[in-house]
Amino acid sequence: MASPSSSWSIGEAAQASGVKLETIRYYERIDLLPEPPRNRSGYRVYAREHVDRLSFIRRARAIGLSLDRIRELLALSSDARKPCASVDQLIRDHIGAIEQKIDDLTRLHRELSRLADSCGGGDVGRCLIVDSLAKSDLCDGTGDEPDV
Amino acid sequence: MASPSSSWSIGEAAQASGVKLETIRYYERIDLLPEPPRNRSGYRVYAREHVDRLSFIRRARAIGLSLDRIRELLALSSDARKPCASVDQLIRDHIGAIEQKIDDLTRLHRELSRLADSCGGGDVGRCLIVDSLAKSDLCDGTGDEPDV
DNA sequence: ATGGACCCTGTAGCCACTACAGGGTCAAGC
DNA sequence: GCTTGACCCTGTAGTGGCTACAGGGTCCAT
Repeated sequence: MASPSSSWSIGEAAQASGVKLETIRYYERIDLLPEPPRNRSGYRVYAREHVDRLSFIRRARAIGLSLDRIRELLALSSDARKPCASVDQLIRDHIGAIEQKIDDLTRLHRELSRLADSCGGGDVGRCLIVDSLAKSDLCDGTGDEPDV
Repeated sequence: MASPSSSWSIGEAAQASGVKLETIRYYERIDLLPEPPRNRSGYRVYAREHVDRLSFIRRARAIGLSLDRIRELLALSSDARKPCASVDQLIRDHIGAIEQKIDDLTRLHRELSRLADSCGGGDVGRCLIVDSLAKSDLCDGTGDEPDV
């Protein structure tokens, strides 16, 4: 295989971008990463643009963007002359979602701490934690389940 | 179908417990809820214990416990004479996980706010947000992707 | 008898991967 | 020349926790 300075095998691209090998193939399958050319054995041969795109995706994932949002972001940033406003909006929306999540978790944390402190250390039959889950309206009607 | 005061159809059980009908069948399939008896038409007929268990599961989901943790919790609370310590520990572990999550999201929020404020409103070619995702080591090495 | 509300089973889809199984390719070392 | 092991390929199935059908059966009121 050619030198990593201009072309990469899938393993090298994984190493260089920080995206796992299987994930790279997955991204190709869902058309998030363009199909690279192949060498005569059918091995994928990546160019710098592929590796850059993979790094971009990894960083965007690291800040919690969904693959669909990342797709959007990649489309937006493909034309350097487009105004930055949509990108900015996308990120601000995401920040809003994060704030919401923090709020939800903070509320939950408060409630659970209260619950845990109420445990007197007896046995399960009189456990206030179990009691609350069994009978109380703890957390009822607060909407979606949090994914902790 | 018999009176809801002592037996419930799946729809009634859904209503009474707040767990959706399809989800009830799913819980049965994964052995989280015992199979109820059937009437002569093959309809499921639930008793109070089923509805109670479903409510318990719903509340435990609402505080973010996984179905596996809930399974554990149900096993622990099945014998009223067992000590409450394991239940307490399970909840405290969960609180720890929530704290971790809040910390992660708070850090992320700080970083993203900084990023968003850096956007000068030009075009994408000079967008600092796109730049950061493309080149910086923003959020690198912070571990898992957050699920916002 | 007919309509609509309810119930049944089984399967496929969601997200973002991850983990195989079962093979092919290639370079180094003996 | 032959083996070993690292790498690559495809395709499929699994994860969690549901949700959404398709294609039926049942039941009760009108």
